[in-house]
Amino acid sequence: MLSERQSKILKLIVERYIQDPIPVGSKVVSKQINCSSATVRNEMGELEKLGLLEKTHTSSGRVPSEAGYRYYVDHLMEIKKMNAEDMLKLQMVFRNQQLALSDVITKSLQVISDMMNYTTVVLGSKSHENLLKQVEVIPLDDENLTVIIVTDRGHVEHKNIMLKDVSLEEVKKTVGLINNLISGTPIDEVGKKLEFEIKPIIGNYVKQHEQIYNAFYHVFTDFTNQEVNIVGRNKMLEQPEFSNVEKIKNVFNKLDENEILSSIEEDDDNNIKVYIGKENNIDDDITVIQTKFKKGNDEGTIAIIGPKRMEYERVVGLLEYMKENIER
Amino acid sequence: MLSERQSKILKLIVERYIQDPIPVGSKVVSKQINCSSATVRNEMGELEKLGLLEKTHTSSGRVPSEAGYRYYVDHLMEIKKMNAEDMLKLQMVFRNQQLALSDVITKSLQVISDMMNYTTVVLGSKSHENLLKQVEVIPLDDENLTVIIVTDRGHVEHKNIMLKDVSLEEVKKTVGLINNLISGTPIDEVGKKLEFEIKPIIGNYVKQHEQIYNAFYHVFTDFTNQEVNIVGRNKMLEQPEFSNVEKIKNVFNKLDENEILSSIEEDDDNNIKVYIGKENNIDDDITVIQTKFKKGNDEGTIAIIGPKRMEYERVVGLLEYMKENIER
DNA sequence: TTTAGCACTTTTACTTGACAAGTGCCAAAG
DNA sequence: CTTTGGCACTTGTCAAGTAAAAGTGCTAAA
Repeated sequence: MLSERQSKILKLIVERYIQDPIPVGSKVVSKQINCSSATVRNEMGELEKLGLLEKTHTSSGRVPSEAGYRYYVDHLMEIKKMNAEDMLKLQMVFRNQQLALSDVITKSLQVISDMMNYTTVVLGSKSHENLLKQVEVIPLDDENLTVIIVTDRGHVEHKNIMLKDVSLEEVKKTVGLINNLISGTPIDEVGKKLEFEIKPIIGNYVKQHEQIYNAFYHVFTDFTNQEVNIVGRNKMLEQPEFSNVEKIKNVFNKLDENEILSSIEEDDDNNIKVYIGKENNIDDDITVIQTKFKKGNDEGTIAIIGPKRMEYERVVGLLEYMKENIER
Repeated sequence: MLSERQSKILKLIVERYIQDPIPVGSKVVSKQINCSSATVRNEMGELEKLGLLEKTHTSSGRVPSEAGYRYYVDHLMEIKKMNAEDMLKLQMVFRNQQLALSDVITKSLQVISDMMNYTTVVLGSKSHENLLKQVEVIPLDDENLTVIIVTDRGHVEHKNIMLKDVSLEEVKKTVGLINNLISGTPIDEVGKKLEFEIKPIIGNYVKQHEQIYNAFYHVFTDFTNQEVNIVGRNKMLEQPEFSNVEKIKNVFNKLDENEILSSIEEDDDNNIKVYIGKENNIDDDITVIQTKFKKGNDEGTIAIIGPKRMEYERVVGLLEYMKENIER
């Protein structure tokens, strides 16, 4: 356990470094605290032995280590209530009735991204949690038609397909069957049901059933596993830790691989989670702060991605506010 | 007009610089051409006076100027046929029947982006060219429903909206009216028609018409003006000219502003166009090579974005091939 | 336990010199 | 008139060296 003074020093260093990413020396700290720089140096040495601080070279000031940030988040930070101005901006979005929840969330994350200069992410529910609500087919011309799939959570996806020498009637028959027999099925099980329940039936009395079956089969198996919405991707570039291209490349590539992002929301519980550096799968130099939300039928995860020296106090406060407002 | 030798020298310099971005000296050139380095130096001086070459400092080798690239593209380059291997990769995509055109294009641009390390863009037709085909409404629960808009070109967009205390019947009535009265209208005129043709009617015999009208009005006015699909955005980061963050920031931000991209396809005719450096609106250090395509009802633009020292011969050949295959 | 003081380390910003690459121009050769 | 060899000159790059600034660790005294 840290002494009171050690806590004070660690907190000071972390916050100063978050505000301005240059190593913090004993002199600066001693001014903020009632003792000499020598005393601070001793304490800093202690904190370094505990693994909470690091030096960039033998005679540099100190920088928080990953464990240091962890300790800060777990024990030292005081979550900030949002200021009135920021709150107002978000209220503008929340006030807007008529917007569906997912649009409200995306819009407010846009606002947050601009206001904090961090990247944000919304993850929808996964495909096994989405039930097929309805399939619609809309002919575009002789050969082309649009297939639209709607899930119970309002996730809509469409695909244009080309069917040659197939009559619209036959297609509509098939769609009718699908809607009658397998709506209510989790999306990722539709493929199977299509094969074992629909295919045998249409085999008998739908002409060109092979072609139609294939088309629908692909539409469903190509269905996005999880809606992932990244807002303010370029904000990452504002952070000084991403001034070299290799770093940027890594992070951007990771953001594009949805699997990585999905790994974000593996935890079950409902709290705000902070994943610092190695604790996340994206990059050692970033922190992910996230929380699940759930409102009625709708659920998902929102996350804020920034450098390790993120403004934890503000971000956590912000997410608390978001969560509260979404679920209310 | 350039002498034959000057042309040869310019071509050599451009191509060498494209392959490897270091200034080209007279010695290297003289080896490839049948004369001494001194002669080459004289000619290079001449080409510099003409504004086709530049020096990075008084005693460096030469680098093509923007005009130099322009001249190269207009007069010197010999468009390359695709090699068998690349052709095969693309054929794999084109062969796939059942895929709608837009999917074929996106998939093949993905292939191209990987194979060339450039960013690619597909622009769909603009909203004034898209006619409303059909509106569908699918209820999700008591309060939420999904509105789906389909255009004649198969552009589908949906929006979830929340309507409190409105019966589904009323909504369906309205949708029926829209489909009967204004399908066939260019999307960006739907708002107006909604106001002057639908609103007065539903005003009379639809309860809650105000709320319903507003919801639909917004769904249509929020309709994306033009589908923009950027493929391989991160490939930009592979190019040495984008090794500094400011550059990256600028280009990425521009890519996100769709207006800029739309300005890409201002030209009317049907040829392959090359916009080098200042000739495009994105960034002085990049080149955009683009072409319109048109197949039946469907049309749009595909573009390849890379550094100014782009492999013009290959890219143009590739676009020719793409265009041909799309339109066939 | 705290603090003043000092030797020591490292980074950063400049300078210096040597070398390589390349130019422009002149005078001679073709 | 064109081409070429030769040479003086310019600039960038790299490595080494220097001086100043920031900060540490340790010791000895308060």
